[in-house]
Amino acid sequence: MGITDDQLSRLDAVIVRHAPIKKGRHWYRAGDTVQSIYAIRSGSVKTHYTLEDGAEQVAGFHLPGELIGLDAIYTREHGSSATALETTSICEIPFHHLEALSTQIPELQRQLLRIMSQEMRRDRSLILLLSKKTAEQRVAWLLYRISRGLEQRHYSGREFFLSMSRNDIGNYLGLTVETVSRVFTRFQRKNLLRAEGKHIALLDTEHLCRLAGAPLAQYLPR
Amino acid sequence: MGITDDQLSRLDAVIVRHAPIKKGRHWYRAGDTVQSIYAIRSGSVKTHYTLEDGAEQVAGFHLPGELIGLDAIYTREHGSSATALETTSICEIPFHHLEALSTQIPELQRQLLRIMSQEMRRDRSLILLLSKKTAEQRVAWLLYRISRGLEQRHYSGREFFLSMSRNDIGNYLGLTVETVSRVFTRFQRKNLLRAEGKHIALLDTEHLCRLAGAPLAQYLPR
DNA sequence: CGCATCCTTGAAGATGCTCAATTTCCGTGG
DNA sequence: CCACGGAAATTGAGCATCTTCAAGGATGCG
Repeated sequence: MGITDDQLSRLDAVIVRHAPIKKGRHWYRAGDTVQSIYAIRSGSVKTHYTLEDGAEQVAGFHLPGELIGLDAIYTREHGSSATALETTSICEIPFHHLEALSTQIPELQRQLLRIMSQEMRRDRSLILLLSKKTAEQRVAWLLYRISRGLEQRHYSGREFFLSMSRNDIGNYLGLTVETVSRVFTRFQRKNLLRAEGKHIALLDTEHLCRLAGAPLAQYLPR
Repeated sequence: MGITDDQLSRLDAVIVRHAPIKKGRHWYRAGDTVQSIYAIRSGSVKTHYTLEDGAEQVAGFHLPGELIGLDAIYTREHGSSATALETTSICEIPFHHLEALSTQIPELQRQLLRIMSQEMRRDRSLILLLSKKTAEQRVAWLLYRISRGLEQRHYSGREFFLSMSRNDIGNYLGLTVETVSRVFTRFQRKNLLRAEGKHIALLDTEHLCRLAGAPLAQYLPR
């Protein structure tokens, strides 16, 4: 994408590859000063923060290939914590290197801004979801997003493991655990999917897409 | 804030001042290519967009002093429309001038980024509101935000006109008109405020702040 | 001054929440 | 490797909140 081999190798030289961390361990916490941004290599991560009353708020789920820690790039302080949902390995890109490189490589700068504005668009669609959609639509939307994300990364989008707990899902979608659980069993009774614990197999993707309010065009080809 | 007189006059030279527009007229529409960003001089504005099914989604309300149109600064296409809620006058800052100036005035660049990240934080608090709070808490939160915004601009935060309709309020907060209306009457019965149509007088700000989940420290001083 | 829009209120119904009881799953230690 | 114990998930019953549908009243713009 407009980056030369030389530039790429300079970026590569700066990346720190880490040993995998285990489920439940965190990479950074809300309030930490921003030292680096992180790219997920494998596994998955949730970002979340704690409210004044002590309750947790899940801010998002992140798959391999995604960058996390960009949210607070200008405040110099992380706005949320990042916790591994399963064994996860990440790459670290020290922030001062990234800053230096992005002045040298305009395309990199632009790419970062693109990712940020994508993040904003995602926030907006979440707002829409929370303000107007039912429990079933919300869960369908999440499944759709995960499924599409996996397919883009050449994993199966029809059958996968949900690394996050029902609790996290509910928290993220503004629902209780019980409601999420009931939606899953309702989806199974309607033969939209099969769910055995965390193992999910989508059966009627068309119906699910419609529920999710998503264009099913680019999705349907298996 | 770190901008010299000379820099300020260069910025000033570039600003286009417009005649007031009337209630219900729009400044730009979602999908328009971004030519300028806009600063509200007086009046108020809602930003909103249309969903696939034709329904409207209110994205935000904006008071004098705020910048709008920044949301899509990097996509070059407005993500939402902007409509005057009352007679409103604005200043226009052509985007190409702003780009040129912000390379010359680093502090301006930084200020713009600060405003963007503030916007992102606002999105996040809205997500929280929608996923966890009751109708009363949501309305209290909106009143609190408007009230504080007015006080920061040296208007009365205790007594003001709500320029937006109950419909818009409900749409923004993920509630129906009827629920919003009922919350207002409930608030009146509890002597938290007085509402005659769009004219609002806050009576028990402490209680309202608590409902809004807001720190009441910087707010209470009249 | 009149019509359209906005606002309010009521009654009935639906959706999702709370509380409680099991069951299943999974990591840990024996 | 198995058994245990705690956490996660499921299910049910009752309930609170918000929505929907319907009607009447206020408001304000042309």
